[in-house]
Amino acid sequence: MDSKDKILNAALKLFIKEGFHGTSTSKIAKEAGVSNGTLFHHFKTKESLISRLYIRIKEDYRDYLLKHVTSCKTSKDKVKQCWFGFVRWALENKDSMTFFMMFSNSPYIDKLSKEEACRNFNFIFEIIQEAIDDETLINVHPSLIMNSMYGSVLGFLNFVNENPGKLDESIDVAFKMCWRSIVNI
Amino acid sequence: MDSKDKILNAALKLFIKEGFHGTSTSKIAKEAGVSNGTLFHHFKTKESLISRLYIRIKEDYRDYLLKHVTSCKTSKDKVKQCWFGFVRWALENKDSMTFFMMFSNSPYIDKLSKEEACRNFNFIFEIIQEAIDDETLINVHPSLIMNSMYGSVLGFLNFVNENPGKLDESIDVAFKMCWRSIVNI
DNA sequence: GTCTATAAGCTGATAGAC
DNA sequence: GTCTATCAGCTTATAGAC
Repeated sequence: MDSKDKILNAALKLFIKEGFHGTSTSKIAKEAGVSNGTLFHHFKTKESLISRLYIRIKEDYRDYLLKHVTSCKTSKDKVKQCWFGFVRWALENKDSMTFFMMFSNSPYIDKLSKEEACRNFNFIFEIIQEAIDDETLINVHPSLIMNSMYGSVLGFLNFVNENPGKLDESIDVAFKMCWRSIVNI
Repeated sequence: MDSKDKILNAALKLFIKEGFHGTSTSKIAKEAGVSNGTLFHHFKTKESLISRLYIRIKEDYRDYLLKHVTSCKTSKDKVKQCWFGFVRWALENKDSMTFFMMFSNSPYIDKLSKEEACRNFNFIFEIIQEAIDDETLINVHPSLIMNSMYGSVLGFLNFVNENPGKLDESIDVAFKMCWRSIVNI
């Protein structure tokens, strides 16, 4: 692993524990086992380090989702895999998910970056639009469905966090609840 | 308005713009129009200031919700008012809501404080449990329903944030979607 | 690419006068 | 209760040797 990755990994570990402002560049360098100068050789500013980390995580998540969705045939399967894919990725990459939420919520990040963040997930929009068009989903604003599904995932992750033992017995119920809220009947 | 309130208001304004670590105590004092010493006279530490602000906001929100819910007769009305109450409060108190989410998400805050945060909303749990008992809602873990509703609210707030003009035409649809996911049919 | 040394400015917090 | 003055330590970032 090269220094750049060591720094990014150390940064992720510290950010989710102490927040962006709470984690100094020197702490990151120390945790990564490199010097202060090396950190600033690879990343011009602290903010660019955070952005780079965010992009790395976002691409990892998007690839994970695409991998699961592309093999689906029906609209329902595609939507279902979006939901399950997000939940599974979040559970398998808790640190990344925590960072993702911190980043979305942080005033550290300007609005432009946040909008840029959504752009990578346009394929989900297309899946939803297709599902509306073939009358699988209710005919409301696709963004309302997308945000509703996102909320459902967040809610379920919250629930699992509070009740760690109940994951397996609840995940299908949780999706069913989400599905009932958007399916065209 | 006394100094304490001036400081809390200034802190809220700055925190949601710059984050907890990004806002220094001296900036808060300056914004509030008081001296550094005065700030530390009223709040022993920066963290206690943040906690105090959180408690103030939480109580405001809880009172708002209780006011709307207590007048309801049926289980459905109670659940409905929880959802609408949360959405309306969040829309009417955007700064407070932003702070609330930042606080919940921030590593700044220890787990104990977060658990304490939930305890004030036990009455929602009771409403959900009653609605399950009288077979209005599906018979799943109340916490799953509560988190699902919370997710639905967050999702809708996200949607309204992205589509500011669509609030009025969407709020009833959004609740209906939430309701379909939890109602016992 | 990596290191050490360094810097100006800001940080949370205190002491003590009024 | 409010202020001014002050502090020791940490902050991001740079310069230059290897």
